[in-house]
Amino acid sequence: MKKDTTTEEKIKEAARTVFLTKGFEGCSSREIAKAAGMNVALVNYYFRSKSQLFQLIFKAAMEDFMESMIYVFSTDQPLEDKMRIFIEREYDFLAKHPELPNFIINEMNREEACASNEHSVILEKIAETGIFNDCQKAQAEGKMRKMNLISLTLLVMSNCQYPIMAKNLMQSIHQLTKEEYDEQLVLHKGYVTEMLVQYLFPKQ
Amino acid sequence: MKKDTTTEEKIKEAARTVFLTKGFEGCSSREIAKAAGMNVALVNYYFRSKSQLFQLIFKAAMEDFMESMIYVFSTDQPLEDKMRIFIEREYDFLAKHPELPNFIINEMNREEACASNEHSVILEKIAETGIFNDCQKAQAEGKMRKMNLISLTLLVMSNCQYPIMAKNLMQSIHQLTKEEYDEQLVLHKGYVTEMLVQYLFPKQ
DNA sequence: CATCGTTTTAAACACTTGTTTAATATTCTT
DNA sequence: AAGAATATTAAACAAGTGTTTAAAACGATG
Repeated sequence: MKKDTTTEEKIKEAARTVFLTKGFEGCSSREIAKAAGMNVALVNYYFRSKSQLFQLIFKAAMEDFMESMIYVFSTDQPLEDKMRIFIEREYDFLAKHPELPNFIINEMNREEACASNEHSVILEKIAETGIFNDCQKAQAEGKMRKMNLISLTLLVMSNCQYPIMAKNLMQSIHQLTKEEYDEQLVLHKGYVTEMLVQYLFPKQ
Repeated sequence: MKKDTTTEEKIKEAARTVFLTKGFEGCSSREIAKAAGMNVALVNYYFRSKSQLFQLIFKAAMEDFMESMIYVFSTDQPLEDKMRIFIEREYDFLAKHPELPNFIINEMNREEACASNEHSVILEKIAETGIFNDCQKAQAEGKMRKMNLISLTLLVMSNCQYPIMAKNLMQSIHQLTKEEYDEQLVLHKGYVTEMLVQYLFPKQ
C-alpha cells in the first residue's frame, strides 16, 4: 500500500474503460496495460489472465447496471411516482454510463462468457425491495395493468436503454450532432414516461 | 461461372453468418474461409481485404434491417393499422434475424467503421413511402399525437428491437429457456402494439 | 547493511492475426 | 491440343496475441 490509487486499482480502472468501450475481443492485454501506464506482465501478475480480469470488470458493471433500480424501488412512494422517478433516474444514469447496456448485452451474447453465471441474484436483490409485491398488489386492486414481470421489465428497459444504445445509429440516420441527439433524449424521456405511466396505470 | 453458388458467393454467405454472430473483431479471416470451405487466400483474392468484405456484408445487412419497414409503409391503409401491421411484421422479421439489431448497433459504435457512411439514404427511402407525410397529416388533423420523427422511430424501434437484443440477458435474469422466452415475446408483442397504438392514436 | 518478500521489468514463448507471393490447377479461347 | 486467363493452393511474411520466465528494482524487517 503506497498511494491512493495502487497499481492494481489503476489497472482495474483502465481495464474497465477499455473493456466497456471496446469489448473483450476488441482490445488486447497490452492496450489495457498501456492505458494504465503499466507493463503487460503486471496485468497477469495481479489478475492471472485477461479473462479473469474481464470477469471481474463484467461483474462490477452488471452491479452498476442494476444499482439505480434498486435504490428507487426501495423508496416508499406510490407506484406510479416510483415509475416516473425510475425513468428519470435511469435516463440520468445512462447518460453518465452510455456504454453499459451495449456492453452487458454484447458480452452476454458471447458464448464463452458469463452466460451461465448467477444473474438471478440480481432479480432477488430487486425482489428484496418489495417492488414486485407492490406491483402484484396494485394489479390485484385494479390500479395497475395485469402483466407478468418479464414484460414489465422489458417495457421499461426497452424504452430507457434502447435510445442510448442506438445513439450512433440514430444520429447517422437522422443526421444529428451529439448535442442535438442529447436534447432529443430529454424530449423522448418525457414521451416514454407519459406512455408507460398511461399504459401501466390506466385511469377510469 | 460454374455451379449455382460460386466460390465468391459461398465466401460471402459464410462471411455474413460469421460476421453477424461474432462481429468484425470477434472473428478471423481464416474462420470465414473455413466456414466457406475455402482457402484463406481466396477471401482476399475476391474481396481484397477483411475490411472490404465486412463493409459489403454490413451494407447488405443494413438494407435487410430496413427492408420490412419500407414494405409495410408503402401499403395503402389507415395509419393505425399500418402501425399494428408494422409491429407484427417487425417481430416476425426479427425472429428470423435476431442477430441483426445487435450487429448493426455494435458495428456503428466501432470508431473505425461505417460511422460516416451515407445512412441518410435509408431515411430517404422510407420517406419515399410517404409514411412521414401521412404522419404529419394525421398529426395536423389531431388523429395522431404530435411528435417528431426521431421520437416516433425511437419508440417503435425500442419496443421491437430491444426485446430481441436482450434475449440472453433476460433469459439469464428471469431463468427462462429459449422456448419460454419466445412465448413471452409473443405476449409482449401484444402489449407493445396496444401501448404504442393507444399512445400514438389517443381516442376522444 | 544484508536479507527477505514483494513489485516491476524486459525478453521470450508459442500461436494467431491479416495479407502477399509464387507456384499449381483449372477453365476458357482459339 | 496449345496457350492464355482465371481460380486455387500451400507457404511465407511481419506484426500482434495472451502468457510465462527469469532477472532486476524496491521496500520493509532484522
